[in-house]
Amino acid sequence: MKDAGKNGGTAGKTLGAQPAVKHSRIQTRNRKRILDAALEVFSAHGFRGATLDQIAAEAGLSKPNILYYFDGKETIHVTLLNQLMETWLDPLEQMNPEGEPLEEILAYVRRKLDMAQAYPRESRLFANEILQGAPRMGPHLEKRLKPLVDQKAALITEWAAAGRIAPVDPRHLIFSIWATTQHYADFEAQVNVLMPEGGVFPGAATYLEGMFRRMLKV
Amino acid sequence: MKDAGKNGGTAGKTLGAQPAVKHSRIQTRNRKRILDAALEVFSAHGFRGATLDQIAAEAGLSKPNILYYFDGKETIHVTLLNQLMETWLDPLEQMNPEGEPLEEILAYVRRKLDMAQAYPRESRLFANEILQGAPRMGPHLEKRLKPLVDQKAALITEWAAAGRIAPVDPRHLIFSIWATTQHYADFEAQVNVLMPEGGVFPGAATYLEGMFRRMLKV
DNA sequence: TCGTCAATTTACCAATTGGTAAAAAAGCGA
DNA sequence: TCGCTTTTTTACCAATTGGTAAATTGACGA
Repeated sequence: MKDAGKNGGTAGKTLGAQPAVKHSRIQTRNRKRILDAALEVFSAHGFRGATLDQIAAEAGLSKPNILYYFDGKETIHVTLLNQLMETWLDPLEQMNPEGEPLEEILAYVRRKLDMAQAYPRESRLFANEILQGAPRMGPHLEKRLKPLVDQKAALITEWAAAGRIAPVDPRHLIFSIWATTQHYADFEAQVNVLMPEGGVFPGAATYLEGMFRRMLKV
Repeated sequence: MKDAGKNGGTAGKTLGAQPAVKHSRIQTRNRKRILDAALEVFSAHGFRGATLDQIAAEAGLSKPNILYYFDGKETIHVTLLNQLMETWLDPLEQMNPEGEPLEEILAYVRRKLDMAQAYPRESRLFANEILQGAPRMGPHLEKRLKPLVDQKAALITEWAAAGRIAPVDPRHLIFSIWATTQHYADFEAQVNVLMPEGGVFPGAATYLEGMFRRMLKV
């Protein structure tokens, strides 16, 4: 029922998605088209709300042709999620233990907000997945996200202990950064109703910088 | 294709959902059962991810029996959303113009966090709907949510102008309150992975009170 | 006890949808 | 140009799912 197809089991399952094997010119191009289309459709309708026909139409390919490139709907979704996780982790990874604590955290807020603005579809895809209880992402959260968060939380705790920022629960701090920045992407439909039309992001950037600066100032 | 059934068009469409007409004992009971079941299923899987069969099973009724009480899947969903909106607005409505500004806002944060804890399914139902672009809620956001937010935003602006709280963009403040509190319900799956098991809400309450207090202190 | 209306079940559809088989059409190196 | 592989299309399925028709059962006042 699953795992038909292309990749003979060369190495073990990498948890990653990319086949990591052969990729002809046209393969690369069409896989990308499909993933682009799938991002558009999945982020707008969720996993079950999206149909292969929609993705096919968006990608400009036929449905069977899409299934020539990917094992099935679920495989496409998982591939997208795995790719996304790396992009998503990056801004947090950039938080530098050697830097000035307050500025490092504020820069992180800034990067997250920039991502919400630049990649709202990715944000929504992720939000959809977590909202449904992370059915296809559980392991990834454990294996990739948790260690990174643990590490950065320890760093923030050190900074606080050294009196370089105000004492805070590092995990709740991180949650509040995620929540406030991603809100502008995930709840865009609501934000657009409530904000007097026109770029909300500049105002958001100012507001959030002010808020987290006050929060962390010793 | 739609709007078959029960209610002859007595008055105009109220935008609300409740038929506002006759309700026998058993009607009341079964409608409630169905809505309870639907909340469970819709909040866990989203609109398209939920099936009438699931709702029927959860409610302990047969599918055709469910369609005897509601016109269709969409009607159930809309009914739920409309009910929810009132519950959702309530904590903001309680913000008292006569009260002490900082305490009023902190109490609002507290109420929202309590709701996220007590009604996570409602929070997720709402989040799902907004994430998909509020396809069945657009009018409601305009007509009910926006006026209230406008009013409370004006109030906060007054408070700030009077120097009773620090100057802030009231709408971004409200967004950040929504985002941070609802995060614990909507992203529960993620929070549970990252927080050392055991009630996160007490810690969240402390953290958020501290954050917004610092944010608003003059 | 009966008759009537409300409530429920049984038996079905028709449309949608994820997926497959196999033939046709491109690509492309020699 | 030939022959072989990769890519794409055509033609289908089987399962799921929202919804309906009609028969059946239950509630209950007269």
